[in-house]
Amino acid sequence: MKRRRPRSAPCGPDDPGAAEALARPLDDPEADADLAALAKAVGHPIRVRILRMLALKNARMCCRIVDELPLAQSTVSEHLRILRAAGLIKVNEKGPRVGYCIVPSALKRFKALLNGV
Amino acid sequence: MKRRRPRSAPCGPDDPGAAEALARPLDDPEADADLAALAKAVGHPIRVRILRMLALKNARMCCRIVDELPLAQSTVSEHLRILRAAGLIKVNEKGPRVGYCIVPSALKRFKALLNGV
DNA sequence: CAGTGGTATCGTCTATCGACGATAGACGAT
DNA sequence: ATCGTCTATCGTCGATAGACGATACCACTG
Repeated sequence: MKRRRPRSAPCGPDDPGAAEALARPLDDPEADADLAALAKAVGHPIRVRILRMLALKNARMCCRIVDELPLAQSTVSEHLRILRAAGLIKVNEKGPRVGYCIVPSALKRFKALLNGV
Repeated sequence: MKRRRPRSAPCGPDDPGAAEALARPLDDPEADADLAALAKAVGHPIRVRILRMLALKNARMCCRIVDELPLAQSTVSEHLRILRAAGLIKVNEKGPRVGYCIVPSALKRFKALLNGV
């Protein structure tokens, strides 16, 4: 029982229901859940690597991610989906094809939440 | 196939094989794995809450943790084991009974690794 | 020594993750 | 319209995580 987005929006700009947490206060009782969710999304070496790739190479990129990883395309797509659901990355709508880039505010909030511990 | 520590060391001071990563350089190729491991350990609301409890209440505490959480003692113990395995907390050997406290250096390394992304 | 309180581990169950191949959708090019 | 390329999703599998009760341990106390 995973993702249930209708087939008609394959490349939706942002996963709603994820990034709206990025503006919540840091000492909210839900801050624990937010921090845990962000940490969980980062809690896989491949996803850390993807984040680094996106952070290093001037943000946007596309399918080249798959080429640089020793994983099937569908697996990489799944990792991208998880990072996207956590609000840490988003699709770059302006690019020729689909391109991903870091969401700096999400990363910032992650760091802020972590610093609050 | 979980924990396989021999029954004879129930309260071992530190889980070896976890904290030795805390001194590695930040740009090591293994830094990804370290960051992912730390994030994974923090990637659960209960564990975030435990970390906060330990950070707030002047570090050391013991079984009171169980009293403040809506979970069975064995479950809390498991979460503590995970945090301990990640090197984020350690047992306070000096206390009358078992006491846990944050390992500030681990938290610092976590923050440093995250800032490196 | 028997009893007790605080912990860690075992064994088991369910839910979720991680990976893959197959396939569907979107879209530019032919 | 058909093809080829790029992605996202489906369906499935094995592995792992998360939770619990039961139980073993250990350090004391009586």
